[in-house]
Amino acid sequence: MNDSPMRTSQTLVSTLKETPSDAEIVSHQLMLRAGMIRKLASGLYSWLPTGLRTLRKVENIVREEMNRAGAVETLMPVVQPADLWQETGRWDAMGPEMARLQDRHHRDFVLGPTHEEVITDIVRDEIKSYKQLPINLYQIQTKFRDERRPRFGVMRAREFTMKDAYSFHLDQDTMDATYDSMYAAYCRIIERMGLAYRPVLADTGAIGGSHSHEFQVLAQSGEDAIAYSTDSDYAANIEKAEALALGERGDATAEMTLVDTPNAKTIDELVEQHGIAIDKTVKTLIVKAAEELDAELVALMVRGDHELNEVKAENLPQVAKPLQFATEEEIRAAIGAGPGSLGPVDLKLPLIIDRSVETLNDFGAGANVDGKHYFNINWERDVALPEVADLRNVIEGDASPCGKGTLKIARGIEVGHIFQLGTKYSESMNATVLNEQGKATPLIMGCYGIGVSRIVAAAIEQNHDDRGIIWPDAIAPYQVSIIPMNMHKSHRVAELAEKLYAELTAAGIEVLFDDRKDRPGVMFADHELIGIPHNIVIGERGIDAGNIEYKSRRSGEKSDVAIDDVVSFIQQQLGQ
RNA sequence: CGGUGAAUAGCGCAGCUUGGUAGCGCACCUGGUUUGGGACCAGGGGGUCGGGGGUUCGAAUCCCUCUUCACCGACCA
Repeated sequence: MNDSPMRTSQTLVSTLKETPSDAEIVSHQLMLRAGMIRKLASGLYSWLPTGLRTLRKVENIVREEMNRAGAVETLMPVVQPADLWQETGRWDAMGPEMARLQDRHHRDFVLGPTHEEVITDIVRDEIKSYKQLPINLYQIQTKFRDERRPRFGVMRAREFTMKDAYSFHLDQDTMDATYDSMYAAYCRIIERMGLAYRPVLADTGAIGGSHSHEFQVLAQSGEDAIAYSTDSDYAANIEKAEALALGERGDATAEMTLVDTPNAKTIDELVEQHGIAIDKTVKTLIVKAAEELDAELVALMVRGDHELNEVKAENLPQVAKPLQFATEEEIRAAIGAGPGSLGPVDLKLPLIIDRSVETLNDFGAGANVDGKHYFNINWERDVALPEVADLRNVIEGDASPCGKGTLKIARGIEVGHIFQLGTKYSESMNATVLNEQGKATPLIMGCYGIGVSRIVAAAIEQNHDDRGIIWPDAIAPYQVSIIPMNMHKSHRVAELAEKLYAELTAAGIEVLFDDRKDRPGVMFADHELIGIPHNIVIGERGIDAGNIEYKSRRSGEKSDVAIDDVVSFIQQQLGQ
């Protein structure tokens, strides 16, 4: 990467003192301020020289580790013909998130949000025999997804860079082996970039398939919640984390009573006004039913202090996908009472309760009459026990589903996701190979994505202070800064700066040489904002003592280094 | 897609209530003085006030309309 100018006078530094008002999170603010990116339109960003250097470093680490894991690089078009998407049914399934366009002959195309169709098309044409399997093909390419709400800069942009890999197998054993090697490669990639992360079990989503892990970079601003065990390696996206039942149900100790609760429309009000414990209340949520069900609506129940897990709810066969909550009018029409007064007693809808509701005794719930609740409800005695399912989000302190330890919750940024896809695409696109018996067999497929541009933002979320970015060495746009004090007035400073710049560059080190005619404070502030990890400050007074000053961006520590030792000192700092 | 809000110089903003032809800070250019932590003085360039229409002698300002952007929510292989 030593081929582009590395003098501030010849590149675009483009730092900003003020934070653009539409940047919400730290990484977005700092990427704008450090001159890494500029917005062209909503969800569309240009990468300026500094940002591109980091983006390329991330790409190269990904590329090296993919190659090392035996994957082979390809490059597929961003623009893809509609007929491929019609083959898999996703032309209709994808919705407006997928951008569509027509060429001059009025033929339909899409801006590729992903490349399963294209890769499967290649493989069905090129791979005919089991002897060519398994194979793992990847690319680092621009994707376009017309997000409803792009936000957080490149974290959730419409156009973004992704590494996507697709593996093809004759049998599940090699599928599993490749999956495991991708899992290991993803761990190495994120570790090499110096980021704290967790691999977590993930919901497979609409794409289906058996196995799926996400790789979550830990950050307070993360959009995903992840649950992990205090005593084991268990970690899962909260969407997926199983909530176990909470012990055994106690015996009924009191008669069920109907209570007037005219002012209690919410669980909080019920608890406050009637002195009932929140973990002895239930929330009844009414959602649209799946089409094949007789009923229009389905009732779901979780404990008052718990939250419905929408992914789990949506995965129930009785529930419409995507999950839709019933409106108040629909609820009144079906039950005769409003949302604040619903409960299991005399409910005329199919009901599914959470495991922690099954174990309740003497609990309170709406009476399906406005302004009234039943207290001391007990299953079987007062109401038949309905179907039980895992419906809620786990909370901190829950027992870990792995059996060891309790759960803690952290926030993460999803930077990678690996899936086993089975034969979904190969069957719909008729991608088969001949097996040892000469019989056509559909390919088993795996898919592995890394958000390359998102990693850049995630790294900043995890590595910054109030002065700017603090890059890990591996993905810093430059490894070293040379910051000369008043170079334009001092021949000695200028000569030494030029000399060290030449020596470090010759040693293969990426140096940003600040040869601007600016005051020291301006330079310090810019280099700290950009986040270059190692800084060399050259001044008259150091030269008199035969030294330069070295400063670490991360620790802030300063030390004097003899001029003759600078290259080896820096190499040592870089771990070379 | 629903709710809320915004659009005035590259960035951050004021001006709008009460109409009179646009201003501040940063950034930029010139000259000078400065020079180990975002300097100072003097001078200067840059705006069809998001677009269109209307009211008016006159519109950044009032009215209508379109567009774009942001925030909250829903959504997210």
